[in-house]
Amino acid sequence: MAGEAHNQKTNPRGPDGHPEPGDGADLEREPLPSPPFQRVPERGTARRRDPLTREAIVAAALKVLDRDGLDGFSMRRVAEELDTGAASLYWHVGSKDGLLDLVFEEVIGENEIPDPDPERWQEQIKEAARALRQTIQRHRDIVRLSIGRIPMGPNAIRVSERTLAILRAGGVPDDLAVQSYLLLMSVVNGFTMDEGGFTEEEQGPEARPADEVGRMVQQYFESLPPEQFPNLTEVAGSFAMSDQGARFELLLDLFVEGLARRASERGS
Amino acid sequence: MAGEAHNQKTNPRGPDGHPEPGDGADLEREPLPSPPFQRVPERGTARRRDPLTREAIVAAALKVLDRDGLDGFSMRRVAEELDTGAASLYWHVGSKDGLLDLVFEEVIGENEIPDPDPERWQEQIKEAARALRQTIQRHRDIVRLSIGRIPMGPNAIRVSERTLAILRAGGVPDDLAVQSYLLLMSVVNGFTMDEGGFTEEEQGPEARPADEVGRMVQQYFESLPPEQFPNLTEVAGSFAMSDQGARFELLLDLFVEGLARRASERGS
DNA sequence: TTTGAAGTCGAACGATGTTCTAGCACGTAT
DNA sequence: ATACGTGCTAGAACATCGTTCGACTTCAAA
Repeated sequence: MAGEAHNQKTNPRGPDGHPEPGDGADLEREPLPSPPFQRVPERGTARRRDPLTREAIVAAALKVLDRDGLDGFSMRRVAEELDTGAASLYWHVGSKDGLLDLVFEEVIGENEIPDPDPERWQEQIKEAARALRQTIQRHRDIVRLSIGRIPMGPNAIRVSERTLAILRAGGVPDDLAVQSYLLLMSVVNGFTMDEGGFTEEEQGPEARPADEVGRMVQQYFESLPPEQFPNLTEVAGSFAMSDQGARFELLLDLFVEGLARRASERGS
Repeated sequence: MAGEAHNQKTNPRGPDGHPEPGDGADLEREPLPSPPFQRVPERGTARRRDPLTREAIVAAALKVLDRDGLDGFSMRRVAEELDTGAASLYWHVGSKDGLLDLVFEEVIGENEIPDPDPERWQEQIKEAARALRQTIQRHRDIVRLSIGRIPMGPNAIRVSERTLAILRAGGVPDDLAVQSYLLLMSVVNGFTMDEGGFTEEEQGPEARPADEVGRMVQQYFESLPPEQFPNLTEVAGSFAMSDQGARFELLLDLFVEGLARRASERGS
C-alpha cells in the first residue's frame, strides 16, 4: 500500500490556526504502474494531508472568489485550491450556498468599527460606512453575495452591536437608531453595488479606468436626439466627471445630517 | 469571461412592431397519428410555429423569472415555455446574459415617471422612487439582475431623462442633479435589495410574513449575552416592529430634504 | 483485537450554458 | 420550373456544474 510515512498529523480536533493551507504540498504522486494481480488502492482514498478544516476551506473559497469572481466560483475550484476533490468539502460545509454564507461572514469580520465617542458620533458613523465600503470593494463580487443573506453570524452581529453603540451614544433614540442602522447598511450596499468592480489602486486583469467609462457615457448621451432627450443631452458633461468618492461622501452627508436633525428634534 | 451585453449578431432588419408576443398562443399540436408508410417529419426540424420573435422570448423569460426566480432560470425552461428547444433561442439573443439584459430593460420600462411640475418636485422625486421600488418588487430577483449591468437601453434612458427633468425643473444645479439621480437609483436598489422578496399583498408560494421574521430576530437578539452585546439586547424590540414602508419613507425624506437644502443654498 | 465514529474521495447522476451541424421554408435569380 | 441562398429551427453533443453514494482509511476507545 501507500506506505508513505507521513509526518505527524495535527490533531483533527481543535481549530489550530492554519495560516497557509496547501502551500508546501508535495506534488509528486505515485507514477508506478498498478500491479497486475491485486487491485491495490494505489492512489488511496483518505488521509494524506493536513486534515482540511473548515477555516481552511473558507480561506480557499475567499481566494477563489477574489481571483475568479462569483461566476468562476465552483466547488471543484475550491477543492483544487486545497489539493483535494470536491466531494471532500461537503463534509464540512454542507453546500455551496452554505460555504458562501461562511465566506460572507468572514469578510464582514474584516470591518473595524470604532469605539463610540459621543462628541464625534456623526463622523464615526461616516467612518463605519467608509470601512464597510472599503471592505466590500476589497473583495470581488461580495455585494452579490449579500443579497439573499441576512447576516446573523458572530462577526455580523459584532458590527451591528458596535454601530448601534455609536448611534445610541450620540443620543439617537432607540427606534430611530435601529431604523437608521438598517438603512445605512442597505444604502452602502446599494452604492457599492453600482460601482464597477475595483476602483482604487486595486485593478483586475482587465483595467477599467472609471473616467473612460464616464467619457463613453457622455458621448453616448450627447449623441441622443435633443428634442427627445433635452435634459440628458444637456447634462451629459456632468456624467463624465462624476467622482465616485465624492458621491459617496455626498450620500453620507445627506444621511447623517438628516439623522442628526431628527435625533435632536426628538431627543429633547 | 464574456459577460458583455453583446446581443444581436446580424440583425436581419428593423424590429417590426409586435404588439402582444406570446399572449394567445395556441396550445394544440398535431395529435393525429403519423401515416404508416411514408416517414413524414411529423415533429420535424423547423417551421411549425409563429416564428419566435425576440420580444416573445423576452416575455417568456420574464415569466420564467417571476415564477422560478433567478436560480431556477435556465435557457431550457424559457425554451420549454415557448414549446421549442434551447438552441433556438441563441439565434435571437446570443447568450443567457444577453437575454437577462433584455429582460432587465423590459422591466425598467414599466416605470412611470411623472411629468415635471416645478412646484412639487420634491414630492415627485419621491413618487419616482416609490414607482421604482414597486417595479422592482413586482418581479422576483430583479435586483440581482441590476448588479453588473449599467442600464443603457431605450427604456432606461427614458427613465433617466424624465427623472432629470424633475430635478432640473425644481432648480437643482446640473452636476448636483446628476449626482443625486445616480444616488437615488443606487439607494432605492440597495433598499429593495434587503427586503425579502415580495412584501405587499403580493405573496409568493411560500408566505413569508415580515413581522414573523422580525419577531425571530428579536428573540435571537434578546438571547445574546448582555455583557457582550449591551446595545443589541436592549434595542431588540425595535427590530421586531421595524416597518419596511416607513423605513423607505424615512430614507426618501432624508434624501430629498438634504437635496433641497443644497439646491437652495447653491441655487441663489 | 475489535468496533465505531470521523473524515476522505473516486465515480456517477442530473442539470446547466453553449456550439455544431443538419435540415426546413421561402424569396429571388436563373 | 429549378436552383440557390438565407433566415431560422432544433437534435445531439460537449464541458462543466452541484451534489450524492458508497467504499475506503484512520484514529481513539473498549
